[in-house]
Amino acid sequence: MELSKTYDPKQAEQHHYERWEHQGYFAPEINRDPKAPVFSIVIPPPNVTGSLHMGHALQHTMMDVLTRYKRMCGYRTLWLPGMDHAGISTQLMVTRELKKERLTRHDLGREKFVERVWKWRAESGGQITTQMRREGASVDWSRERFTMDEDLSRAVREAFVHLYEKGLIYRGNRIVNWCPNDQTVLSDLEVQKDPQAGKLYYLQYPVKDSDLRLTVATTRPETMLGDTAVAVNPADERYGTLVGATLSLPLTNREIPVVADTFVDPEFGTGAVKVTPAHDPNDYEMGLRHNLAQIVVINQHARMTEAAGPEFAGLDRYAAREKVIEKFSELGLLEEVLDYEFSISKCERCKTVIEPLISTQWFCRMELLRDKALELLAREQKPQFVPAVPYEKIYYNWLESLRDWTISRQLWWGHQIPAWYTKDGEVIVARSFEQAREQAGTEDLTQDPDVLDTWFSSALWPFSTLGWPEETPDLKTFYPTSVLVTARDIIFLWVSRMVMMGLEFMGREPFADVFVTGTVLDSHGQRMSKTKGNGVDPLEVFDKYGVDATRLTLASVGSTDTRWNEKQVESYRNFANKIWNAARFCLLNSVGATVDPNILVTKDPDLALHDRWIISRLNKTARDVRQSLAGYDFHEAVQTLYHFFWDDFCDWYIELSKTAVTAEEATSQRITARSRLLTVLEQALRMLHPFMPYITEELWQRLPLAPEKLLHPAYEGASPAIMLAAYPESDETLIDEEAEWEMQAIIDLISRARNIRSEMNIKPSERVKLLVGAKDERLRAVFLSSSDQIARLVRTSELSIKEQLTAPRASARAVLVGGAEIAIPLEGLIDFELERKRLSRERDKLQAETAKLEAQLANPQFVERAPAEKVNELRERIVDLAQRSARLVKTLEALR
RNA sequence: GCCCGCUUGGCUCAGUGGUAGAGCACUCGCUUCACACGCGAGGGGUCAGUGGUUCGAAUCCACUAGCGGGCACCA
Repeated sequence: MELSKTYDPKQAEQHHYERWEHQGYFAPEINRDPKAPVFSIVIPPPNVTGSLHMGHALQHTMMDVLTRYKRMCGYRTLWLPGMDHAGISTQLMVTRELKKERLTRHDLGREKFVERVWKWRAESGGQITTQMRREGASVDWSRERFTMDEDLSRAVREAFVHLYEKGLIYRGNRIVNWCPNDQTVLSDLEVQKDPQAGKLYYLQYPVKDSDLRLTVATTRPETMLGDTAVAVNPADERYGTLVGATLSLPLTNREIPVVADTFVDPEFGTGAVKVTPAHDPNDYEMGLRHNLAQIVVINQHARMTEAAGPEFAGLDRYAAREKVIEKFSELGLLEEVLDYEFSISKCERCKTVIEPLISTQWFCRMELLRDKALELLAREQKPQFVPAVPYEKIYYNWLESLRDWTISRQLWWGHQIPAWYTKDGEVIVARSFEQAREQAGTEDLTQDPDVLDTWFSSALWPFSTLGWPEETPDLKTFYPTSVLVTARDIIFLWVSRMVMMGLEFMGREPFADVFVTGTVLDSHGQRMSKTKGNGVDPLEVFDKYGVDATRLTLASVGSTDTRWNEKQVESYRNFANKIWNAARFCLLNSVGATVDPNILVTKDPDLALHDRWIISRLNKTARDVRQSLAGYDFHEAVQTLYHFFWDDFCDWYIELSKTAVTAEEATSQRITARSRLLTVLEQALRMLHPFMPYITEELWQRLPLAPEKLLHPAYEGASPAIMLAAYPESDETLIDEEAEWEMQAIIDLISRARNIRSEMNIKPSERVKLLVGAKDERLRAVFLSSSDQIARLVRTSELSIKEQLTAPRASARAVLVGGAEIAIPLEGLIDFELERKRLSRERDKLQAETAKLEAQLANPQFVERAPAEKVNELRERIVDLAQRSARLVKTLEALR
């Protein structure tokens, strides 16, 4: 069962997931402790049309790290997966399919079309669930939900009716954002503003019974056909006399008034604004204020209506624009045309220019819901955003200026609005057709054809997925959830709405914390996007470097935007290989040994220094990683683990253990040393597991261990897996600062000796004589007790440790922290000039440092005002530095 | 227009009042019996600029510049 020299991620990624899933490890039921604390996350449901991208991989990594970590800590843990029906995207997807068969959705009719969507979902929807398994995501598939499931749909109807009965949902005729391409209304959040180079047209409107003309400026001349007034600022002296006058609207036979409205900015354009209440949100408001008619001249297809006049009816809005300009020019009423940059509203999805239209839609009043969310934030600081800056403020500001939410959509795929109309046009809102029939007293009802905004059902996700409106055990156990992990672009669309709906329907916040991840940008700092084609496919990265290495890379992104850097993944791939080979070494020397956590909890004074040291390091690492994860500092946690494993464990502990572990004779010491090494490795694997589930499981299964003893007590009786092992705890009493100090002295000594070897160009194969002088008794004792280790790692032929250093003149020397000195005699080999230069450089560095510190100490204000502790620290450092540079000076003199 | 963030070695990023860090890249040396996806040693930064607060600023404050983000308006 020997391990290969190189870690093969594909091999390790093959079987473990299936086993984890089938053993039920991901379900909270695996936890048998009735008193176990609860940890729950609901996944931000990916679109059913979606395929895994880097953003998902990033979020999923963090959610999985938290979930696996909490599970190993003994929490009753649920990470609930699911998908979103994604109204428009999915409908478009299926519409495109139909197009290939030369069909439109209207050819099929609503019922058949919806059937077709379900069929599409069954056959090709939800690819992402397979991809998530590849990621290692430990979600409970037995609780997978889809927003269009019957029970979630029921929750949607329940919520709708409740809000309607409370007066928070209403049907109204208002100006809305209309996408002429998708043929549906959109909420303000689904509209994106793009800067665009355009023109500003100055049009002249003749004043009735006068030679005067009033000039208005507009970017949309075609809407003039629907003008019902011109507005000026009441304070604008230029137009004072014209207020109340009548204008003859060109190209029509209408007459329109000049009205005064403070909305008008006298500075802009001519200070006179054409007012088109039916086709501009501001004009709509102004129209209401002045009781102006709304003349609809553009229809849902962005074509001119009959009301635009026979010459224009049927023209596309842009063709109509050309024609209006042409006519104005002919009439001599076109004053000028200026280049003008402005931002234009576009459909976020298809980038079609939005047409503001007056339309009857369903809206949700937000004030009451919003106030509850604001109150929660003010009173309980919930949800707690991480990082708090800037998200808490962004969230707060947005809530404050919230407007009504347009919740109806003119689509077929989605939750059809539970409202029915009688023949007389009476509106019946009910939980079902049966209820509506009872209420109406007739069967002759027509259901509203519209569906709800997809985000309406998403807003209910944290409780609808747990069974609401039923009071299910899951709902009681897992709501509120622990944390929401998401990208920043859906804080308004989703996060805030979940908070509001959670408070309304559950009376409690849906989650305690919101962790907002950073964004993975491309290598040039651009956002990855499908249209730009600059996205990196996580699945390809998995193939090339392994899932675990990718996860480490993504976890390191944390909450800051980071450019994609393949080198980073490569370095974590190397790390995985390092882990593999460290385990390989441990296993190659494991005969007779076994993993035994008890071996690491004794504070036996007879333990070797490196053993005391690694136990201390291990406990510190567990402490630090736990602390980092508690604050969602994934980056820090990864760094801590990386350096513990590579630097402490591989570079030093394994090296220092070699003598004992690879001893020829099968003594009990050898077994103990081997067991200790294996046990440290096993603890490290556990700590790494939430980040690197595959390699840790693969190796853990190969270790000589009694698995049932290592499981967290909550999982007693379960078939063993590292993911059910207890996450290492930190025992403060095992943190041994003395051992760390002593070990640091050894590391320092070895490093300085190696430095001399390297600088003096001594071949690695050549053994040297190492002389050590340490006045400090404690230091000397430390060196003496580790002399075999020092000799081996420095590759000495002879090692002498004494109080005083006596070395031949022809030696290379160094002065260590603490004042110890080392020398390597180099009879015939030393280049005195080189050595003098080396030592002088060192001396200059020390002296410069000393001078800096002395200057600081010479400042009376520093001594007076700085904390005594800092002043003492500085004094001690100066003493050490002075001592060391004095030794160097002496050494240099001897070389003269 | 309003609000916010970022600027640290060649690159990608940590750190955040008291001795500048990592990975990669670079230089030198190594088939040292786990690993060349490796081992050992090393070079490289006045922490964007200016001013202020402080005994002390890369870290706090103000301003400037560059980059990025959010919101509002845009007739």
